[in-house]
Amino acid sequence: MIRTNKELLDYIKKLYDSGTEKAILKQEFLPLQKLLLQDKRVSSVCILQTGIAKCYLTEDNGKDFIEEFFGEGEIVGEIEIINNHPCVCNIEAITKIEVYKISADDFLQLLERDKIFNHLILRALSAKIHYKAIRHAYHQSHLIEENLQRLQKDFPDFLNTISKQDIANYLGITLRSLNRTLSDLKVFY
Amino acid sequence: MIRTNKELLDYIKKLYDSGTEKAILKQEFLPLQKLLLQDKRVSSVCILQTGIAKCYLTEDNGKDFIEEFFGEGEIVGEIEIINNHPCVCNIEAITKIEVYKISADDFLQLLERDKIFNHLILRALSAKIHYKAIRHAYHQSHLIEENLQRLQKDFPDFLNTISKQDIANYLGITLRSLNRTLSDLKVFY
DNA sequence: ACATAGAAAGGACATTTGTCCCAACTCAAT
DNA sequence: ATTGAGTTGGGACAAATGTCCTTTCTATGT
Repeated sequence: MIRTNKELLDYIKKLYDSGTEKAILKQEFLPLQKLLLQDKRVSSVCILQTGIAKCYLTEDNGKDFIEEFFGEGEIVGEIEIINNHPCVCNIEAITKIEVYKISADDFLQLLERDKIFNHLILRALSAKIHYKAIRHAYHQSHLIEENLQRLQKDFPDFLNTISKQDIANYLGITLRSLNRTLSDLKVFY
Repeated sequence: MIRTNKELLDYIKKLYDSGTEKAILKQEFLPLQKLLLQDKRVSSVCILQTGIAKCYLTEDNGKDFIEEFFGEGEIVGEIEIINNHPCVCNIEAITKIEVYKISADDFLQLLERDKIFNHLILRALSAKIHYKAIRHAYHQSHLIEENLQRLQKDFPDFLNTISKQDIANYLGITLRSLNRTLSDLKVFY
């Protein structure tokens, strides 16, 4: 539920600490601040060092759908920069977060000249496709009850970390349905 | 709905036709034949030259969920080879298809030594994430009726190309619900 | 201390979607 | 021509989920 990418984080940390890589900056965001805005130009990628952010898409009917919760090591903005299109989602800090930031140009250069970095990004993109595929197949094929049990299995403390509204938006259901299902599942209390 | 990747196809075609690239083979599949099997080892990537295939995941409860329909230039197997894990989905030919095939080792080598190929794969992966994100947000946030109208808009002939059961599995709904909604939408007749 | 906004909880009812049927039709194999 | 498997279409009902609304609780600023 909260995605992480330790090997990418470790590598970026190493690059940053080595001091030879001037392209990498550090920045901080407070809860509710946005790292990226849907439909706007993306000027740099961010790699989360600490904290949790949500990646969500606002639909034409006003509903928000949360694509993913990102934790340590997850990267945002790379898809847009690689394919040169406007930002697909909003990225918003849930907790206070610290990020490593790399401008679009520097990111593309790093991809070209650093084979290890290149491969880490290939892996990060593949991992995103992988977990999206599995998650959405599960969502579409199972009841809310089963989806909640699955969440609890791989992240037992999710109810204390993420707001109810966000969980509902992540599952693509209404808050009312979430509450109803939770109270049916006495398991959670 | 049927994804294609013309720039990748063009490039592979060029490599193949040049005759210098021995790693690329051609192969043919008939309808119902499978290119890749869920949970099995993936030994090579395939890039579709002609025809349509479906990419679907069989859930623990027996339901199939179609991730995507692939057409010309789409690549399959790359995610598993890059991240070295078993096959996420089944890939099955719907029409007769012809593919360019590259073994896992050759694919990884090509990624390393051919910068253009490398960038085309980065773009292909990004595109997959992009359309998955948009599609699933739309599915979760809209009624079946709206989803069907959207399908018809970007692929007017879908009802004659894809079976009803496959359309239902793509939308994550039952055949019954699909039929009901279609007959409400006289638009389609 | 008070007002206010947002999160959480849930009742009552409407709508959407699924389940379980059965029937008609097509197409290929015998 | 006849069987049988697969596809399509739809009736009747059950279950799941959404909509609308009210209440309570908590936190925060004035």
